Parts: sequence; structure tokens; C-alpha cells
Amino acid sequence: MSKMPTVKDVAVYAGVSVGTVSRVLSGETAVKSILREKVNDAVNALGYRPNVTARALRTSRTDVIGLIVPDITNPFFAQLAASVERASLECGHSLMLASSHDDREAEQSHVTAFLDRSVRGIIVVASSDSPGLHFEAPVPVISLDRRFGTFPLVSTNHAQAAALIADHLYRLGHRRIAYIAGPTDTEAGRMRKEGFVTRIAGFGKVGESVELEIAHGKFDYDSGERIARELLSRPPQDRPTAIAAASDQQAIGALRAARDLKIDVPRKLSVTGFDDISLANLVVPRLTTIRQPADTLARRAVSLLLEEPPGTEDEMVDGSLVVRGSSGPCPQLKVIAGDIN
Amino acid sequence: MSKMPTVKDVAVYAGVSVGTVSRVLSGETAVKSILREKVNDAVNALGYRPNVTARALRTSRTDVIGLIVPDITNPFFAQLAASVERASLECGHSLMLASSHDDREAEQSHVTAFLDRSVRGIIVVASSDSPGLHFEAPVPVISLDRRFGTFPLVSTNHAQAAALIADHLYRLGHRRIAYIAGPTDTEAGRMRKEGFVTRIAGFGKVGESVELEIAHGKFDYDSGERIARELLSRPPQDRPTAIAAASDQQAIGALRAARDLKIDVPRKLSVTGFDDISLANLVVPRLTTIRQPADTLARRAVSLLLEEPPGTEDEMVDGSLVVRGSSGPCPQLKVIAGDIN
DNA sequence: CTGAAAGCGCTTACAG
DNA sequence: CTGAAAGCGCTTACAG
Repeated sequence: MSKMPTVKDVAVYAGVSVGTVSRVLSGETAVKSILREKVNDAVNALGYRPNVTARALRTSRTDVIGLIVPDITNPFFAQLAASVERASLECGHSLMLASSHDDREAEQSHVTAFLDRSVRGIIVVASSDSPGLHFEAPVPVISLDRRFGTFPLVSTNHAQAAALIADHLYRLGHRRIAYIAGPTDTEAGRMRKEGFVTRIAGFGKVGESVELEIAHGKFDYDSGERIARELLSRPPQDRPTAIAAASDQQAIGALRAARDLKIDVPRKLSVTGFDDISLANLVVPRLTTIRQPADTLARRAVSLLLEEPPGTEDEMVDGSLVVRGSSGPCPQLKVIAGDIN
Repeated sequence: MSKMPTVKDVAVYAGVSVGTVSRVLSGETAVKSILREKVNDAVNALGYRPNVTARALRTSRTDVIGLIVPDITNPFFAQLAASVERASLECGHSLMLASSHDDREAEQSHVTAFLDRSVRGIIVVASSDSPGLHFEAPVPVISLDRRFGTFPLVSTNHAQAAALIADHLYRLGHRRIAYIAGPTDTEAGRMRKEGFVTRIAGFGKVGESVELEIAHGKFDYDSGERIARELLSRPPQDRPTAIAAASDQQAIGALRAARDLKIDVPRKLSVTGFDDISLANLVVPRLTTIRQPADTLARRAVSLLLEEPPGTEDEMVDGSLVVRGSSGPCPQLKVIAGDIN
């Protein structure tokens, strides 16, 4: 690989000007087919590949999309990243990935770094709600899953999806439910909680009312395990019969707590999650949860970014309920203590 | 953000030539401190940021490292990617990520794409052993975890680590062991198996011999579950007392099979993995496994890439045994059938 | 429809 | 030590 051929080499080989070569390559302007063929032959003969850097300098555009996620080792974000990469590729773009480690400053500095390399656009899964200020960016910016600044957001319809869970548990007969909420400084955390709470409250008006208890934590395993352990350490008659968690990781933590306390899921306790990470289908029992359509979300985000002009409206994609083994009918509570647990 | 200032703007503002601005910015050549200050003031006043594209075109170098992994949703690769990103950042480089979906062609086309954008170097976790041909790359290429082409490899010392597992199980008294191997078309798969088998064979010469059975699968959950189910469906006296898997995912699949068949782990069966993905510490029981030092691996790979001249030697990093709840003493087999299982 | 030329924003020999 | 100038490889008005 001595030296890459340039437009000039191609031009000489084909006996035309560099301008013509460029025109053939871009395919926009009309070029006589005789010349076009000569150029194409030269390209093949020389193994010419355009220098994207030079092109970028000239046009101040690249075909790189920047993606910032809070933590790539989080399975849901990994799935999202994979989907965004696929969607980008389908549109002829490459992906540049950065992790913010849930740190707002790192996030901001990654944005700057992306801007410095004049990416085509930036998709960010925010570390947490950013302050309202909408900074000017020379390229389109889209929020994915969690709102970044005031940029348009593509997300699951969290409220709708959370209501699906509420319906599911209500139909199974649960009337004492605990909800493990996510961080209130994330839109997802708030919306999921709100959707769940609102739907539960609605039941009181048309049917039997439900006793709802809410605890807040982070979206991670530990929060779920810790909160569930607290909830389940009470005497049986004071325990919820169902725990709905705001994330699969929390739910899996809750499953673990239940197991440690020897509480049978789903016969004594139902547990539900949110996200449908691949792990949800591997734990025992398999987790009833909400499937977030990662592929659709990613594709929409990339589309909004690439549209001319770029999209400015929020978009919501419905989630769907995935019923598995971790949820079941509300147990008949017999109040003879020995019979329980 | 009307128009980014350029070196020229800075030069005018500071009353010097663009060459001087460039020299101050690069910091290499000596520049009189009076001018240096003027330039720095101008840079701050104007909020100047160098255009990395122009710099790249001129120097045909960027500060982007390309990373190709087979599948970012695989937890171990996600961890590796996170570590590589961190290591790159520490060296002032950005990360460009691509997934090959375990497809050699996609892998190759990603390499080309990276080359096209003249990345500083490429790290690839190969989809499977590539053919021996060592193509010429204009930038350094390093294999990580799994060998790519004939490029230098940074990996865990798989054989050493696998021997650690063999020792562990032997000490626990297991004398009938099944090994779930990884794909033989990966170096990791082969080395782990070889290390395990060799160590087990060694016991026969100095102590009690061990009955070893080997099955091959992919590195994924399903392979582990399927193979373990087969192994464990036999009558108790024909079953292994320990299953060592070549990956955590396989091991977790095996745990699942054991659970389905109501075989108590670790009391009736020990199960071990390899990788120490974060999930390993979350399953029930927690998985005994080998910790691959992802951070160290990543840092070494980045170092080799950035060294002048780039490293050309393979590097091995020792893994370490992490003992958790999934492995225990070999059960005393009572041959009264009803008592078993 | 095509060629000659300018210019994107830098870096770096080359003089002085 | 510093400035003037060339040039990295492209694209795109501007003439013709």
C-alpha cells in the first residue's frame, strides 16, 4: 500500500479533468456517458477510494453519526447502541460512540468532541435531565430514550407502557401493589411512574381500589434488590402481592431479594420489569416486562437526524407487554401465619 | 454560532502569522513567550478550536481509534468496549465503534471504512479466526481477545486461567467433570479447552485421575443450556458432578438447565464459567468464574497501538479465579436411586 | 457538458 | 525565532 490514488490520478488515467471525476463520483450533474465510463474504468483500474477527510474539509460534512450513552455496559443501552449502529449503516453512515458514565460534564465534552470532528449529527441518551437551556448546535441533535437539553426526543411511550403493566396486574387480581420507581430526575422515570400511578388510580373509580405504595431508587440491580428486601421483610399480611419495577434491572434485583427471602415468585409474589433486556428472558422465573422497541426507536432517531430539515418534534413509540413466568394470579392470603411463605 | 474562527482569525487578532499560531498550538517548536501569550489570548478571546478535519487532511493522522467487536450486546464485549473507550480517552483519542455481527465480510468492510477515514489505528475483536493472510494496513492493527488475521494479539492467558478452574474443581474433590468448550475456530475456545484438558490430564499422573467429558458449542446461553440439559438428563450415577464452561453465558445456560431439572447447584452439581461478566454476580447461585481483566487488556491494546513503532508482539494477561456460590465440594454419591437428585 | 481555478483550515519545509 | 507560501485531496461556482 504505497500511496493511495487521488482524483488527480484518476483524472490523468481517464484523460479528463479532476472536476469531471468528481462529478462522476458524486453522480449529481449530468456527464456524457463516454466520459463517465472512462472515469469508472479508471477508478476500478486504480482501486481509487475517495478521501473522506478531504471531502469533509471541503463540504464540512461527514457521514459519521455521534452517539452518547450513559453506560454501554448497561444491557438496554448496549441494545440501543447496536440498533443505532445498524440504522446508521443502513443510511450509509458510521457510528462514533461515547460513554458519559452518567456524568453531565463528560457528556458535554463528548458533544464538543463530536462537533469538533463535524459529525453529521448527534444522538444522545442523556445521563439525566439536562437544564432547560437549548444550546445552539451547528448540526442536528436528537434525544433518544431520555431527554437531552431541549432537543427533540424519540422514546417509548413510557406512560402508555406502564399502564399496560398496571392493567396486567389488576386483571390478575392484585390489590396491594408496590411500585419501584426510577430516578425522578429522568423523564423516563417520571413518565413511567405517572403512567402507572394514574392507571392504578383510575381503577378506584370504576372497580375495586388498589393499595399502591411507591419507593424510589436508581434504575440498577442494587436499588431493586434493596427496596424489595425492605418491602418483603415485613410480615406476610403487610407485604404487597406484586412489585412493579421501573426497569428490568430493578426487577431482577427484586427477584433476587425474593429468592433470598424464600418467597415464591410468582405464586406468592408477582414481579414485573420494564425494557425487556435479553437477560429478562434468562432469569428464573423469566420476567414479565415491557418490550421497548429498540430497533424502531433507533431507526426513528436516525431518520429525524438525517431528514432535511431535521425533525423537531418529539416522537413516541408504543411499548408492548411481554407476559412471562414472573407474574401470576394474586395469592389467596390465608391469615394462618404458618401457612404463608 | 455564526462561523468558527480559524487560525487566520487568530493570527490577525494576535498580530502574527498563521504559522506562528500553528506552532504555539502544537507546542513543539520554540516560540518567543511574548508572541506565545498574544496567541493564547487571541485563542481565548475568539473561542478558537482547531479544525480536526483540516489537521487530519494535512497530517493524514487523526486521534480516532477504530474498534470492531462481534456483538456489542454481548456483555463481555460491551465491557471490553467500555474499557477501550476509557483507555483511548486517557490517551487523548476518540473511539469509533462497529459491530461485525460475527460476520467476516462485515468485519472486513468495517476495517475498510475505518481506513477510509484514516483512523489512528484499529483494534479488532475478531468474529472468528481469520485466514492467515496478513494484509497490509497503513495504520497499526491489534487483535484483542480473539486473533484477527496475523496481527498481534492482546488477550487473557486463557490456558493459565482455565487451569485455575481445573485446580479449583479438583481440590473440591470432583473426579467426573464435563467441559463445555467454545467454538474451535476461535483461539480463545481452543486455548481454554487445551489449558483445562492439559491440567486435568496432569492430575492423573500425580494424584487421582479424573474422568473428563468434552462437548462443543458456541459461547452463548443456548449452547450451554442445551448441552447441560443433555448431560444432566442421564441417570444420576452417569452425570458429571461438575460442569466447567468456556464462557459465563454457557455456564448461566447450564445453571438454567440444572434448575429446570431440579438439580441443586452447588450441592449436587458445581458449575463454573469464564469471563466474569456483570451478570455472573447476579444469577442464583452466583457464578464461580474467571475474571478477565478487561481494563488491563484494553489499556495494553491501546498502548501497543499508539507506541512508536507500534507493538508487534502478542501479550497475555493473567486471569484470576473468582469463587462464588456455584461451585462446592463434590457430593457423596449414595447409590440408592431415590436419595439422589 | 467540461475544464481551470479557487479554496476548505490546517501544517511544515524553506528562507531569512 | 518567524513569515510567506505550498499543498493535503477534494468540491463547486465560474466561464466557456
